[in-house]
Amino acid sequence: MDIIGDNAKQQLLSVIERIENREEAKREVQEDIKDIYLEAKGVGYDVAALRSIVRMRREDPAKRAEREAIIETYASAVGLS
Amino acid sequence: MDIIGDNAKQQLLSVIERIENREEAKREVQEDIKDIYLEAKGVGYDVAALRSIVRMRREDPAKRAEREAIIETYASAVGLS
Amino acid sequence: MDIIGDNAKQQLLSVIERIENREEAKREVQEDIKDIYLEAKGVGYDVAALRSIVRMRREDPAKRAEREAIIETYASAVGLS
Amino acid sequence: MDIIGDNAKQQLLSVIERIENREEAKREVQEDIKDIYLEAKGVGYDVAALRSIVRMRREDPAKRAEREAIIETYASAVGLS
DNA sequence: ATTGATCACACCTTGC
DNA sequence: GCAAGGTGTGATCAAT
Repeated sequence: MDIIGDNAKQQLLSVIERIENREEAKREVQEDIKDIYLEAKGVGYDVAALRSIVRMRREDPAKRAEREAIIETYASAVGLS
Repeated sequence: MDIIGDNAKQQLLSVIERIENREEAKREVQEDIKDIYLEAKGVGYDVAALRSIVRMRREDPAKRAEREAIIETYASAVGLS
Repeated sequence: MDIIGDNAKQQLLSVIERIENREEAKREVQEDIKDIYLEAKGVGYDVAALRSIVRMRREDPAKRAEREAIIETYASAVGLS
Repeated sequence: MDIIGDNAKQQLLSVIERIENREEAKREVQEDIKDIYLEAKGVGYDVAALRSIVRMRREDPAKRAEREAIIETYASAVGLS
């Protein structure tokens, strides 16, 4: 008999395989997202700008407004637009 | 009329919403993965070690063996391990 | 005699120690930067906003203006300020 | 008069410039490190393996031994080396 | 003190 | 082949 028994091995394998299953799903979703960006790029969109928009829509509007107000204050002070 | 027409707006919104839809799916899968690790931790597994195992299983065995052989050569030379 | 000779070992050690020497210098500089941010935070600055400003000043002004113009176009189209 | 006074502007600029000064130093050190790796690569070293060695030497030996023991236990259980 | 979240670093893949 | 962007990982910070 080994250091760890067959039951333990099976339990460990089960955990690992469940993770691998979800990681595979994740890779597929990532591929989907990448494809949409590539398709958008193909019809003329700027991918980096699209990513910015998606990020902005994810944020809480109030938090975003506050954050941008502070940045704007600092930016004006140092002559950055 | 605006700089960009209604059709363009609709097309842009469509792209963005398709991305957001897949990002939501991605977040759910990431949550699943995190939950499995937490559950494993709850029954005594070392999460960092689990992550190492999952990473090792992802790699090509031949590549991994070669890489580890080189590291071992260097490690011996400098008295590590 | 080992797989690799004493000369090879010395050469390898020399490479490693030169890297470690510069990594130590890097850690010190990183500590400096962190301290400045912490000090600024202590007198009331918003650290995240400061980081944004520093990043903006790093960028090429022309590139930044162009990028922000595109983002603004998209943002208007989808009703994001 | 602006939202923030000249003193405040000067203080802000001072903070930013101190950060930028250290960031420039950091970039130089990073360049040094990169150059050493490239030079090593030029005389036949495997850069990824070198990085592993440097990382291993940074770690606490006891911690590293413990971590590797756990990984090895899991790896054996699932038939990985 | 431990845990959760945030952030910067390193790695790796992808595009040029 | 290099440069850049994205992802994953490790560290650091705050909060409980």
